[in-house]
Amino acid sequence: MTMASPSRRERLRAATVTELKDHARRLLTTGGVPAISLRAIARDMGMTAPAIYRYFPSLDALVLHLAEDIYEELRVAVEDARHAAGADPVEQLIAMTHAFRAWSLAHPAEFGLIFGNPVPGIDAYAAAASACRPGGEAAARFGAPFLETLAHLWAQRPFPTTPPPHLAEAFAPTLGPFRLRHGEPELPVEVIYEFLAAWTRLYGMVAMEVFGHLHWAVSDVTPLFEIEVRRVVKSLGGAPA
Amino acid sequence: MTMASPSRRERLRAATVTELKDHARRLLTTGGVPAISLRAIARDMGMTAPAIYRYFPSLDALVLHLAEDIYEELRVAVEDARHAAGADPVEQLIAMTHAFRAWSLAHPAEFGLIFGNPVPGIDAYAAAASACRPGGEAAARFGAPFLETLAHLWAQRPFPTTPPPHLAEAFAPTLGPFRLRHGEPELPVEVIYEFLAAWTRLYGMVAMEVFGHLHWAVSDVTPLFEIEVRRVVKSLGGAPA
DNA sequence: TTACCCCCATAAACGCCGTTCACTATCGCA
DNA sequence: TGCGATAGTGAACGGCGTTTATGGGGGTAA
Repeated sequence: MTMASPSRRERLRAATVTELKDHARRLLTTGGVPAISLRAIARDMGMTAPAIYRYFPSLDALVLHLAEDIYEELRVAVEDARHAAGADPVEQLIAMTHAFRAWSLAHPAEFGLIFGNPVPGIDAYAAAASACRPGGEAAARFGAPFLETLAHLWAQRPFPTTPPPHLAEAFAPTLGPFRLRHGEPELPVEVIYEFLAAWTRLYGMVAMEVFGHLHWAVSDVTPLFEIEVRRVVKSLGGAPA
Repeated sequence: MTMASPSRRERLRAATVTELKDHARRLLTTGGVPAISLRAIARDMGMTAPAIYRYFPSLDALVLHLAEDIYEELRVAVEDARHAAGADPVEQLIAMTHAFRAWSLAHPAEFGLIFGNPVPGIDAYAAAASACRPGGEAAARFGAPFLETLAHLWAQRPFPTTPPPHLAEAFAPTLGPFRLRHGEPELPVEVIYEFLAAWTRLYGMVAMEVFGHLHWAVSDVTPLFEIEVRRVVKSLGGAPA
């Protein structure tokens, strides 16, 4: 019931917190995750390292909050692309995949923090704080717009899928966590499956490219990506681009 | 032109090298990549840290050699599964994908080292030593059996693909690195494309599962994986399992 | 057998790192 | 005006990778 005014102290505090994360991010982009250090952040801000403990209980906590911010930033970028793509769900999906790849290539270190090797400390903290890793909110929140768009497409013109009886047997029983977040299945199991399959396919392409695991085969991944996206879209009954 | 006998000194040296890597790996499996430290290895071996510099120029170099060993170990596991699967290329491919997933789930830390976030130091060294990352031998060597099996399948009964003229335009010109390693294209471009597409799809599934990026949606990834493998195989004209 | 040299290993030190603790100054509020 | 919460400091601990100088020990050649 306190007033809405953030009481100066809190404003300063919030400003320091964002400045801390900004400097951490600069270190992240230049030197990768292991380059983020409390002492370096403090140096860059003209502080001493222990002072940061007034704002975060540990370096891992700071990195975790940074990761959440980045997750959200990527989500917004994808949603923006979606809304700029018109009303057709197919066009929206194509725009979103392109936005996802573009952002990831432009921010490889951030991508690595969010989608790569789980950082040991992060997961421990995340488990307690219900944050961005294993049981995390962020992953589900990020997947939501993709899922939503696919659901629209499905409602508009159902695409052919693997027959449900086949899926219902083995796949549906594993959907507990999914149902926990998105409510009881308004969506048929086939659509959920199609969503997860497409999402892992997109992730595989982008992760491989960002991590450099395709350098040995291909000089430019763009054509591979474009053709693959077109394929997925076509399998969803979409029109050619 | 020296004798084949490894001259005692060299035998002891080689033994120490493998012991170093063994201890490094133990640290890797228990605490992830950042748990590998020279001092910890030295402690576990009853040595002092600087002694390790007689065998590796830096910690990064040790980790790199370890990564190469692990890459090779995974390759052997996949090849074993292939040879145990009979003569049918389709059965071989299915066995190989299962072996890949099983190994990765059983060795998450190793998987992270090889297929996850590139470790900063590794890449720098690898660029100079033509090792396992970006331009690396290991990635190509690992992909080879998959490619070979797919080529056999293709030779035996060609599967339908995206029409070559479409691919030749955009995709073929990017295949420089691939040709550099596998010679001039005895294989049609469509097959190479199909191989890379299937490989990224497999990678996406396994990486997502190992990194825990599917916990929010699914309690057990197995059905998702099984159905997806069946799909890929079917798209390759394979028989149902 | 003796002398030499190379190889292995060590101890000490440097400069990083995260984190803790005792302490101080300052700012906001009553 | 004074009090208390709050931000910040400096010193310290233990751990890290790495360098340097220094000591032993075994293989090889004289």
